[in-house]
Amino acid sequence: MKFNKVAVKAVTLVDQVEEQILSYIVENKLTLGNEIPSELTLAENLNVGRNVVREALSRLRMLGIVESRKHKGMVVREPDVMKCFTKVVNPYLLSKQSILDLLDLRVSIESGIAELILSNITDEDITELESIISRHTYQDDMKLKVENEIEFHSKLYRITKNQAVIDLLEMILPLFSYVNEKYEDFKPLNQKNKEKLVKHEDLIPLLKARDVDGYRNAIYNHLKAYSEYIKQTRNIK
Amino acid sequence: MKFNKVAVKAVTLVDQVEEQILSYIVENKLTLGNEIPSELTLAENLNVGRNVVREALSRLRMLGIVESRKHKGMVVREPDVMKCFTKVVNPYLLSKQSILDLLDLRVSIESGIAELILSNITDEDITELESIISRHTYQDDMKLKVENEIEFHSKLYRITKNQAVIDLLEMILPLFSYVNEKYEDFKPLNQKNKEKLVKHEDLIPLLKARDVDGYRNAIYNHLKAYSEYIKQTRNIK
DNA sequence: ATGACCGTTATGTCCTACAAATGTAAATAT
DNA sequence: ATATTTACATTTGTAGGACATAACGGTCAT
Repeated sequence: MKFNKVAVKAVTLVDQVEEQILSYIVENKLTLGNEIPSELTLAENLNVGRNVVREALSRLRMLGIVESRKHKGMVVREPDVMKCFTKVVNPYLLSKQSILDLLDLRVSIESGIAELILSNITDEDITELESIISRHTYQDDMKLKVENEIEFHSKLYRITKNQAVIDLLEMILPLFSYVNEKYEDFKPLNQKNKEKLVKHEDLIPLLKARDVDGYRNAIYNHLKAYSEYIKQTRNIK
Repeated sequence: MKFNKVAVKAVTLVDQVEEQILSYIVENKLTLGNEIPSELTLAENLNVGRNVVREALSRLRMLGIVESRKHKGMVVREPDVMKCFTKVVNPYLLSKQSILDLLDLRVSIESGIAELILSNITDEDITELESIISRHTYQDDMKLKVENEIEFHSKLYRITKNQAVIDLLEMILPLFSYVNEKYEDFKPLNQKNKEKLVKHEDLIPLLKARDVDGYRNAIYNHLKAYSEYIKQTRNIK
């Protein structure tokens, strides 16, 4: 028995037109603000129906590559690199493995940006971080409120001044919230490593001292505690 | 003169329908393989034209959230987290700043995954890395061929066994290639820091020794050399 | 029971039509 | 002649019809 069906032609016209329009933009070196032909001219030139062109443009619009000004025409935009993430990074749509991978990715990045943070951080940043910590409230004696977690770490991200870093990590944060809420009896620490649990306030002196290695180690332990716990308890409520 | 136009209704029907379908999936707890209503029934229930539904579905299809089996129906899929990246991370579409941000993100992640790599790496992995290095060829006496760069680092990524890490970094790699080719007279090292330039072969002993801090420091310097050079020379060919 | 046939259904594609809004050119008023 | 108004053409957003094609399921004949 032989399978001669070499290629299942799953690519639709829309897929092709989408690529053609992208090629058009690249080849004509169109940049921010340049106009692209109207839907009708595109349809005529590409020999397809206007619907097909609209579907392709709809996708490009979602990616932020083009923008449509109603009743005027469409122009090229600079895509928002991480924007497409928002729709996909949804705990209800992702598998448990994907979520775990993303949470581990977060640990790696937050450790990896230690140099970036400590070479950029100002005294004002540190003051703001302290202010955020002072507003921290706890659900019970162990579990910090999710909003506080998000506020603190978001501030850390913004210190990098790297928009890709900021967007990517802020996209992953809600995932952490979801897991945090969903896991039953979530306690990132148990008795035996209670003493070495790193809290937000423990990071401040390291930031003040501009201690890169110390900070990286601390933030790693701070996050890894959660990550490890989640991996151990596989059952989600 | 007052602006009473409270909200510019930029959201189209397609945007709304897209959200509605997503909500439908989430609320009905549809998962991998579950069918969603046909285009026509969706259009009727949502009181919109079939075109609108098709555009919305076309977007979800691109994100990998749904899959259409021709003439049969549409089913829910698990979206590929990083897939949407491929279309957006295109050096011709992104601004120079976005590219630089992404390259810095790469440096941070490759440093940040040091723990992950060194806790996972096997002797076979190291042997394979050595084998890759043995096949390295140089364009001139300084510049390693881009394919070799990609091959070596891709192998490093795969050691993490974290699909999000692998996909994200492999998405950024071609960007590096582009910059590498585009920058005129690209030399990551100059005379004064020639001695401290870290090459691929310098990483091997650190990997063998499972020296996390040493490896992280080395890979950081290895990548930062390029990154810094690019930031200095602002003009692209 | 097996195989041939037919109708139903779903997606992919094309087409026409119209509303709304925008820019432009012509027409009109001053 | 200039300014204002009007009318038209263009473009996106949306609706709806039409058809080809392919998969599925049921019926009927053998």
